Amino acid sequence: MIPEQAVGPRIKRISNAMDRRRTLDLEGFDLTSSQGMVLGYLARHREEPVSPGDIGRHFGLTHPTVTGILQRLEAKGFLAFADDPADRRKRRVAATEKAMELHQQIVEHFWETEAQLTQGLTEAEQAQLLTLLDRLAANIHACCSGEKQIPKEGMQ
Amino acid sequence: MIPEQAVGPRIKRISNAMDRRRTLDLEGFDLTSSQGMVLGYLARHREEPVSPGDIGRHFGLTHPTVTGILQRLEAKGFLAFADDPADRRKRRVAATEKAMELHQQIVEHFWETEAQLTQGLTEAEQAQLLTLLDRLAANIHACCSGEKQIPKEGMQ
DNA sequence: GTGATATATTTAGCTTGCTACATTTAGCAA
DNA sequence: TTGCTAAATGTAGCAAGCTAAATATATCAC
Repeated sequence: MIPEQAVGPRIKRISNAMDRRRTLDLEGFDLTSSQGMVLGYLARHREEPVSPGDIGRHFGLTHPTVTGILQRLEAKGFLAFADDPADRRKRRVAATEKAMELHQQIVEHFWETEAQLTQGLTEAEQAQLLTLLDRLAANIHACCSGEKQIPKEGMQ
Repeated sequence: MIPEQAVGPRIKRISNAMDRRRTLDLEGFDLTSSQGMVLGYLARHREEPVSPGDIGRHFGLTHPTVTGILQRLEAKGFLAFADDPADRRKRRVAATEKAMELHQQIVEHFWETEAQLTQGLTEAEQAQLLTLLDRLAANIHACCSGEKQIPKEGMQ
């Protein structure tokens, strides 16, 4: 009876479903769910230098995964790379103007969808769910530190 | 500020992390997390006929996704297909003896990992989280019914 | 300075997930 | 029967996630 009382399989199923829905919403923008989230991160950190590693740290993704998403965003003209003069191993990533113009609409879509998908829960329940998820994430982070290829120092 | 107050991105991050961990646990069995979960389902339904569609329904996955997982399990000798005499569109899927022998160990690994990843939450909090996740899943199901390629009638 | 170790990133190759489309069979209506 | 529609499955092709391994650069010990 694996999934019946287990958190893991439920989380996975919900994650898949929400991702399908987010990608559907961004269809008209030539963006996927993951690409949209990375673009959002870049838009919110316009003032600071951002590296691929920062993105992996923020979303809990490995370097190769981030590389792939960034390459596809670059191919579509949504971001540009630059060298980091302070550390020549690093690269800097920034959203283009074209991407910034989309950003506002993308954010609105994102929050509309988020609201719809969670509308069955009261405000209090949503807050409670967030708290429990953050506790769970912190515990997982403590258990699974030592994962290679995920940039270190990572719950935010 | 997309992910800060949103449930979606957190769920996704946690889902990825738990999946990485489950796959790591099954490394020695030549199985991935998804393959292990499908095998578990087959083991728990040894007495009834099971079709690929049943598996998609249970886990909320599309037909092509299930097809791929089943093909790889078959290639490794963990399951066998048979025709359904009652409906010739369908196929029946069953775990092999080889797979059943592994099943007990797989289940133990699964629960050990599940316990470790959720140990930061009290019993009561875990129960509360399960309840909230089920409510969320039901709401998402209501919002997103009409998804093609996901077998219908589906929250269990 | 030299060398060992660690960090940032990428490439290669795989599984999982998706959509769009094709195929086969059921089932029902005219 | 003929034919239309729906259902169950599979194929093709892509994005996203992973591990393992390569490359380039920092960094620290000596």
